[in-house]
Amino acid sequence: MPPTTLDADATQGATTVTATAPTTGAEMFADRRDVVVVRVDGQLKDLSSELEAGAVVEPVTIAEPDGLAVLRHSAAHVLAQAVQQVNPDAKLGIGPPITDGFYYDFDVEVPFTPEDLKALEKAMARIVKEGQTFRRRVVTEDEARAELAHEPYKLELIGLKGSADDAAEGASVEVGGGELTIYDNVRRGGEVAWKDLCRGPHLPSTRLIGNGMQLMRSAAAYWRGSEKNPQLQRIYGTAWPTKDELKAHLERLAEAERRDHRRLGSELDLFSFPDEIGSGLAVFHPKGGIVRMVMEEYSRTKHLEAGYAFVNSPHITKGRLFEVSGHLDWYAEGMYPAMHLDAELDDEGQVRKPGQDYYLKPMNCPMHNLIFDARGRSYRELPLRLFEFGTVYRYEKSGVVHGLTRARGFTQDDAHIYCTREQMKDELTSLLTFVLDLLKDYGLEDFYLELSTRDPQKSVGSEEAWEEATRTLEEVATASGLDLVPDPGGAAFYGPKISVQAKDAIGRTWQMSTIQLDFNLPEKFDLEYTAPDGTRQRPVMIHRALFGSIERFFAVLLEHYAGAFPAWLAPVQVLAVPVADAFDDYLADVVAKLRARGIRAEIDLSDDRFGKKIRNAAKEKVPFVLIAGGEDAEAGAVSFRFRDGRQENGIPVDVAIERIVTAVRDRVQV
RNA sequence: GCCGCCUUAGCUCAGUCGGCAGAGCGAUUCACUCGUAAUGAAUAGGUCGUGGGUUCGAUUCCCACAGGCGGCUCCA
Repeated sequence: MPPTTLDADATQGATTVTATAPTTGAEMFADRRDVVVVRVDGQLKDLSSELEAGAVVEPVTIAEPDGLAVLRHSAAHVLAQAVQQVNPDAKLGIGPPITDGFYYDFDVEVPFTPEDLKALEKAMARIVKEGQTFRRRVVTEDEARAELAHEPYKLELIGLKGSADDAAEGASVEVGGGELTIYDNVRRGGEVAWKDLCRGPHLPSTRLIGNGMQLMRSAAAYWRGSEKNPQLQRIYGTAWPTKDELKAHLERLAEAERRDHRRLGSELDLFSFPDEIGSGLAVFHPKGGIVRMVMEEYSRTKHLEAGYAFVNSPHITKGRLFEVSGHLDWYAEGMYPAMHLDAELDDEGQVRKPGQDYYLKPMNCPMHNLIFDARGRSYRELPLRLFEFGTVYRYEKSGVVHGLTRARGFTQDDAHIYCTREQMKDELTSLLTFVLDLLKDYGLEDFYLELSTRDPQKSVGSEEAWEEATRTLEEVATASGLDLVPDPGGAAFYGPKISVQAKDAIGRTWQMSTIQLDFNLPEKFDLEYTAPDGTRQRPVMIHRALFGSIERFFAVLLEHYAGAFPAWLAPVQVLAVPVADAFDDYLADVVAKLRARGIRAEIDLSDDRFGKKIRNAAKEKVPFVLIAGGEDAEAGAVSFRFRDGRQENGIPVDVAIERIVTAVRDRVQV
């Protein structure tokens, strides 16, 4: 998750007011309809809560992050109320606000259908229209147990009170740290329509949910986030202060769908996932293949300049290698099962020769360690940077495979850097610069860093080594000046990592590069180099991938550019379209000149009419469409048509060619 | 792996309350040759995901499997 930063307006606008006499937020801000809760001593409270004289009170509006969360939390409550109205047997799980919306989990006999969601939306609209208020009521644990006797999940949460953070993500909104509270939803006449165990705070009235709310989908979710627990039915919704903001949100979702790399991949004929090959295994078509090749070639050039050595390793190995590396101990489940080869039986069926287990490799590092260890190494060789586009296979669970971003076979732009402890910090610093510069060359601009630290349950190596590695990474990350977000327990089993998170054109963040420090694998592989004093020393190993995987990076770029790649990456850089076939030869000549300059240029000689050819070119998102008719041919010129429909007519052929060559060379978007 | 939904022509999708299927786009062919997002016509193309069951008869109903989608769990 990206860091939540309040924007300047929201915080500056939060002028505090001091209460002069006992009062409530509702009274203090009676003229401010946008104020939904108040913040007192950093605590959010209902507008109706009693405030002591002298209390310093900050109004919180529905438009700021805390206010939005309250809106969404209240919307979740209304959803639960609607569900129990329709189905009184539904048992309540938890219902927290989340990014852009909320969810609520229910234990129901029959899962919700899309029709159910529509009916629930109507029921919610009625509750919203009624203008019910949320009335906070402090209860003792015994009272809560009595009132919620029929809600087994709530009872479980009450039992976990105090350790709510461990209970489940989102559970803390149900039971806070201190006192237990129940919220009554009260109709205008004072009648209690519904109640729920909840920490609050809530909106002053359900009316504020207005028509900026929509139910999105239902899905199963494990109770308290563990697959050992029963599955509940979760309903997701989105909620906004106004209908316009809801519409804008839905439009963002539609835009994301239009950019979906799986859709663009087939629309633009880039890649596919044939069933015959298997789930999560892609083939790249010629147009996707050329994009991929250009991506790889540029990366190779940059790595060569940065002092990397290039290696290659096989896709399959005997199991022993992954016993040494520890993968079979830690990640056997994520690996394709072994192929048992070369076993021989005698006539009685007894094993005469035991055979060998071979595995597809899930990572390249053990192979690279063998290359390091192929001969004695000197300190003079360090840092030794081994780079490979290494294809790995991971047996991802069937439910998680997702296009190119979560595949079962993919190619890492993987490097392992072996250096001394003294070199480690400088190497990491220059590496981070290298990584960010290269990502920028591909068109990503906006980054922050995440520091993943040790999970004691899932790690090897000494405490000291982890501490040193973590500290070093943190220093390097901090020095970069980028935002650094902690990710406790997120590290791989062999060492902590920095990951580079990049924002794309529509503001989504993707984990891109990872840089991992590793004191453990060199130990396991007994890697050594000879130091200046003749002693044998253990190198430090840095694992790093920039793209993560080429397939995944391809998908990110495809979505980032919405298929409209900058000219240097575009599969077809120039498409020549003659106005009529009389100009075929003229344009074919221009295309030949472009090809001679290394440009991927094609000419549309189909029977289609001119207008149709323009449409086809637009749909293919070709960066430069070159057009020539009588006027152009007479002047020795061509006309440009760009993807936004802009045109420039009568450009002399030589000038046009230079413009295209320059745009490709400079890797600029056009 | 778990839950729900889905799978009909290359693509997007209609359709059949159980009687061997249809459109648009795309492809092919012919005619047309037109200055910035769709010229017209004709033709080809489907064991209705796979396997089993029920039935006189299954694309349609049932079961299993595979693949996809949305979540959950997971993501070295």
